[in-house]
Amino acid sequence: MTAMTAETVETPAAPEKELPVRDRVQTQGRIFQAGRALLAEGGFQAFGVNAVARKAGCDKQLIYRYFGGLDGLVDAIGEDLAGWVTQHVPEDQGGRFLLTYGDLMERLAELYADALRADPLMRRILVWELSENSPHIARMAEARAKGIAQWIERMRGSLTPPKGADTVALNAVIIAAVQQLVLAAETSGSFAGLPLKSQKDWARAVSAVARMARAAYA
Amino acid sequence: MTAMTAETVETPAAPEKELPVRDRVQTQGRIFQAGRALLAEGGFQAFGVNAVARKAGCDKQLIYRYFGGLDGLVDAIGEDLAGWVTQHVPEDQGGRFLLTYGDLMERLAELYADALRADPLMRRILVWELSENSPHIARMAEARAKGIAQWIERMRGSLTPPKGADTVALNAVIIAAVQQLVLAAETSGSFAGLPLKSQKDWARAVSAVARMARAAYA
DNA sequence: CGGCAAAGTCACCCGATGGTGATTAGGCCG
DNA sequence: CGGCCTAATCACCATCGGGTGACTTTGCCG
Repeated sequence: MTAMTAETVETPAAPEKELPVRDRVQTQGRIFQAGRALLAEGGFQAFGVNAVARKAGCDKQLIYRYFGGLDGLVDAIGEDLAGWVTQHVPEDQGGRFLLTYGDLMERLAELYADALRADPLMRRILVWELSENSPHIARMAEARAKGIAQWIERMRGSLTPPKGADTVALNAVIIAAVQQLVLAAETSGSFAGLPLKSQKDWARAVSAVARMARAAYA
Repeated sequence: MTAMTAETVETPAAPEKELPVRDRVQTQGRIFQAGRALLAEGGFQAFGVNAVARKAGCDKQLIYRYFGGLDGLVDAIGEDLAGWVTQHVPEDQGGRFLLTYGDLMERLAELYADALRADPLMRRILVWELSENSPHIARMAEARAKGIAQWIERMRGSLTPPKGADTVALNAVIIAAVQQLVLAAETSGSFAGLPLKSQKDWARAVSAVARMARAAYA
């Protein structure tokens, strides 16, 4: 329709008329971001070819062409998140001295909680991991496990855990607790009677984890 | 068709011809069980009116009639699970003496892990809780939290936690860790580098939780 | 027997989904 | 200008989802 044909109803305000960019990499980027956003907002339930295409403002066909379908898109997003731990959990010491291995794990718990609480996408993916076991998701989980191990390795310095402590198991427990608390907080705002809404609530929770970490490694 | 009308083709072997029971409560039961089974097997994703009806071997209309739709069915299942903790986490002491509050929580962690590992339905519902926040689900979570609190209360006897210990927070952390480990085990078979498949793996994990519980309450 | 309420089934509707082949629209280059 | 490669869209399909109204069967009771 040319501009001449009398102002139709929608002419007054056509705010959504993003004309097609006709730029492959940019469109790929839009799809990619749409996927991330959708996942972050609505979780894997809201994640589908149609939804992504709608959000990206392009035809779903392009998802197949550029990513080889949803699986490919998930892969791309997952790959992008491979270094998540390394990128989102800082390795400085926040002005504190880490005197013991327990201090170290206490710090990790705190940082991991912060990072997770700040990243909806990652949270959704964590829940996704609990819901089904597709290869993509498994890969992401593995990458994260490695990231955490690397973090510990790099931060450890000369700190050593007490003899007889099963560090792998203890660390897994600490991380598990943090993770479950953060995930539960989002939907129910509390866990097992412990409120998890305000900043104070979180300070309390983290302090409990810290106490356990320190005590276990004492 | 009367018995006289010559044996029709299907008489020799009619394996799938469950004739309709025409018994309301029984049909209700079938629907209910189908819902539970479906939820346990495939999680909330596989849960829908059509699927339940298929599994129950009746028309989906009956789900609406007898339960008022899926929501009603979920409610029914949830109500049935209200006393889950009380029913599935035993209160005897397994031949052990619980000398300290830490022992108590250690024991709870162990029992809770066992109970959860033995109950696919409950696991699915826990994951569901992390995925969305419908009122039904919230109610279930609340009931569970109460159940745990009651368990502790009943088992506590004269045991008292050390002064200055934030029992609510510490207990929540312990339960959270157990829960996350059990849920993660199902799909990925490990968590943060800790394998969670064999009975031995679990002994290791539980022992780590136990150590932390004891230490934190020392 | 006749009839009636309850149990159960059928046939649809609508919208959304994943997925595909054919088609259009646009820029670039000779 | 005309051709050509490619980004992008369109139109369509089969399927499945939740949901509803009309229908048939069955057993019971007077």
